[in-house]
Amino acid sequence: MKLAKLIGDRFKEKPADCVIDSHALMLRGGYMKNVGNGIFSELPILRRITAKIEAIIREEMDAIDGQEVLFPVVLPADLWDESGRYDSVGSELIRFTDRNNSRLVLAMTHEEAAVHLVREYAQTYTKYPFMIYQIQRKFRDEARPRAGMLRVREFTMKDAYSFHTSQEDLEKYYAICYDAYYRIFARAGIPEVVTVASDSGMMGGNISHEYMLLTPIGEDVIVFCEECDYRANMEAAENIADPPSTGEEQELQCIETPDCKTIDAVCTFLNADIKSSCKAVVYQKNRDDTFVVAFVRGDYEVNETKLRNLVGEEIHPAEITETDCLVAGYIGPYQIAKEAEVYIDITLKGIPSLVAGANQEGFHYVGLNLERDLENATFVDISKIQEGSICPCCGKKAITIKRGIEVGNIFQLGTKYTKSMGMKYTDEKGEQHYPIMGCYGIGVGRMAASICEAHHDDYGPVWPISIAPWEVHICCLRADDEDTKAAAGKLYEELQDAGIEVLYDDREGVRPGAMFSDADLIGVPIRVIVSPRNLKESCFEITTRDKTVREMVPVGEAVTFIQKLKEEMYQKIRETVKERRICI
RNA sequence: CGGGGUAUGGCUCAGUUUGGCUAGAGCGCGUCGUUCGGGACGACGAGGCCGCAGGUUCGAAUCCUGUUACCCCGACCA
Repeated sequence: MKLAKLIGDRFKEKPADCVIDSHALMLRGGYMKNVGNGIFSELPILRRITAKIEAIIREEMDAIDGQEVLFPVVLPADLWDESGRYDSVGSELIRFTDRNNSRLVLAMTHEEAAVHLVREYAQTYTKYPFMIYQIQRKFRDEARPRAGMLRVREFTMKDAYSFHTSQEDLEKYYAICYDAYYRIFARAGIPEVVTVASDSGMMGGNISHEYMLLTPIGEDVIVFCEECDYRANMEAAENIADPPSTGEEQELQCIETPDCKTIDAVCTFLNADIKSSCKAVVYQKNRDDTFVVAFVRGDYEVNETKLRNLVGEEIHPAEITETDCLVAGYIGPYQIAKEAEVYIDITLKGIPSLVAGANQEGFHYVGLNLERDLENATFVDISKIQEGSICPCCGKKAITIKRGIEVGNIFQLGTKYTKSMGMKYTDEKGEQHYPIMGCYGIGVGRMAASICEAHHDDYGPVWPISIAPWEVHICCLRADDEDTKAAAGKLYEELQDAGIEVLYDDREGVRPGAMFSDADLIGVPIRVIVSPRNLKESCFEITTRDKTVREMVPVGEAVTFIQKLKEEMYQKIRETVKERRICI
């Protein structure tokens, strides 16, 4: 490819609205163009990268006996009625009708389509297990797309669905897939991706893992244990309370606490330890606005995902007015209005004497002991784990918190979809069962942006050779000089003949600075600089984008040198591909 | 959905407070010339009815009303 004909402009100035580096660099480098809110077109450079990522994914999916299929983007709503998700999924699912008024959806995920595809085929146990996958566009009407390609509404995703006749068989395959995913990320140049235990959310099912690329700009909060292998998404991390050692049981007393509407104000006013206080956080059910009150210890926050899972339906932060049954600022678990659904966090268990709202304006209780004063006090896990908390796995106080980008996920779905959609098979005894499913996703565009985020410098991306748009970039510094251009042109031909992917910048009148800047933005791993100065010594200057190599190589040895350099780069990537075991 | 912000040429922005000649700059783009190892310089040139729709006014990028899009924070997110 000659750079002069490459579609897409590169530019110097950082676009105004970019907050993260990968977004700015990919716009500046002519990788993509924003079409609308969370909607992008891919230009040739990015398309070459995503095609390579897709090829790696395809190889690894085929290697674990996946069979590629292709589902439609537009699906009849009936299919989503069968699973119940037409109603249960929120407005991120686009629903519309066709000319005949038939209800349709834009598929945001393809469990329904997958079950639909194989439910007639797989009626006997002899067909199991199997896995089907596709690499295809999805549309999700995200509430807030952001950060360039990292969070978009339309995107390419590899999604895979496996079908099994037993939980053991699913788990066996899940482990194989778990490993395949590590190989995919390592081959794409991000072996540093780690798995974390995750919340399975609306997907249903039990065990699930997310593949996280750790970076401060990540949207997900991840919990690590420094003593053991425990890693989890904040949403899913179990919180084990560290009970305060001090405090004795006291008599329950109602005390006037004027204008103490926050937990800090109350504790300051009463000179109480925040660790012996009870904080109320109020939500409402989306369906009927029933109040859901979550009580946590004063120094903890509510983990809304865990609360939502317990409530069993969608909730949102409540707006409390004066006519409601709750008294904002003075809500407590003792004698709370019966209309409200109450959840008490595990962090409040075993505290002998608590400060808590009295459910009347201007009053709090002190000396509240939940086990003693409430009938059937039950404690549930609805609080967020914190830095320095106790690890739910090894029990040591060694929790740290980092951020990450979710580049992939795997779920053990169980029978949620096969059951609701009536997919059955007959076993060897002639009995009918629902197959057990797993599903496995990777966002291709997000992966490209993540790799850029993980591997870039001030001047541009530093693409790993396995997914780089080209392997070699030739800069012909003086294309107006005949000998120089001839030498560069010859090298271009020879490299192509050697099966190497080359981008050739033979533009005349482009100054070296501009040429180098363009090369940096395109991020090709191996660069050859052809110039009169180098040719005077009968050499090409060969460098790598990561600046680890910079050598003058005699013209006649250039192709061999480059082949060797390229092979070393691939070898380095191969060495990062290790076998993994599921931990957690 | 809540809060904040922005909208002027391909990009980055000035001009709007206080309405006033033909709407500006830098980058980029085209032609010519001088240059040539980290985004050179000179000359000439093309490109914008100032997001859109109304209104006020002798006169609107600027004031008023409405509307749309985009960005940021939050809510939400298989």
